[in-house]
Amino acid sequence: MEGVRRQFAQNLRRHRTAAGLSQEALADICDLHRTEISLLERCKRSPRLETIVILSRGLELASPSELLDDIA
Amino acid sequence: MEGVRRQFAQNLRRHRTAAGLSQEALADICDLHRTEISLLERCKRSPRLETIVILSRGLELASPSELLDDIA
DNA sequence: GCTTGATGCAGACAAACGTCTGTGGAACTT
DNA sequence: AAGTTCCACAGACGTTTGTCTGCATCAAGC
Repeated sequence: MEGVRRQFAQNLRRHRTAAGLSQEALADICDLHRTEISLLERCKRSPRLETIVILSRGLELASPSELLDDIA
Repeated sequence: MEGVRRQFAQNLRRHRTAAGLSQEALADICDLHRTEISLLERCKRSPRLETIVILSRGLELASPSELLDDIA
């Protein structure tokens, strides 16, 4: 259950940086708060399903499941 | 954001019934409460990431992203 | 009829998520 | 040296998830 957050955090950061977005820029696009992105990337939170979907849309991913890559 | 819950609820129920499990049986396997399964399948809740993973394991799915099928 | 299993539903509660605000530090620019 | 950008981090707060309990309903079965 610990690795789940770590892998999600990695996936989020990887897709965010690949998109060339700062934490705050992504937060603005997703209408989330900048601290939430920070907490997620530092494994301090487990996002809700709706947040996962919001993030995947903000990152323009084909599917929200891309944020779950390599999660057992 | 409304359809997200509906699609997840459908996916959850589909996989649960395919596994031949009652809501209560799945809840026991996953160490969740039976009312939580009921709430999720009736679109009253959005699960956390950790809950999605727990459910996918209880259902013996290859990947938790199977519960996100057809979610935009 | 009666019981048993499965589900819906409601109220109350603790724990966690997400927001808001502010502080501080590192790196880079001018 | 000053300013900007990006990020880590903390405290407080409202909202939502997840738990627990109990009750009601419905179908299947003896």
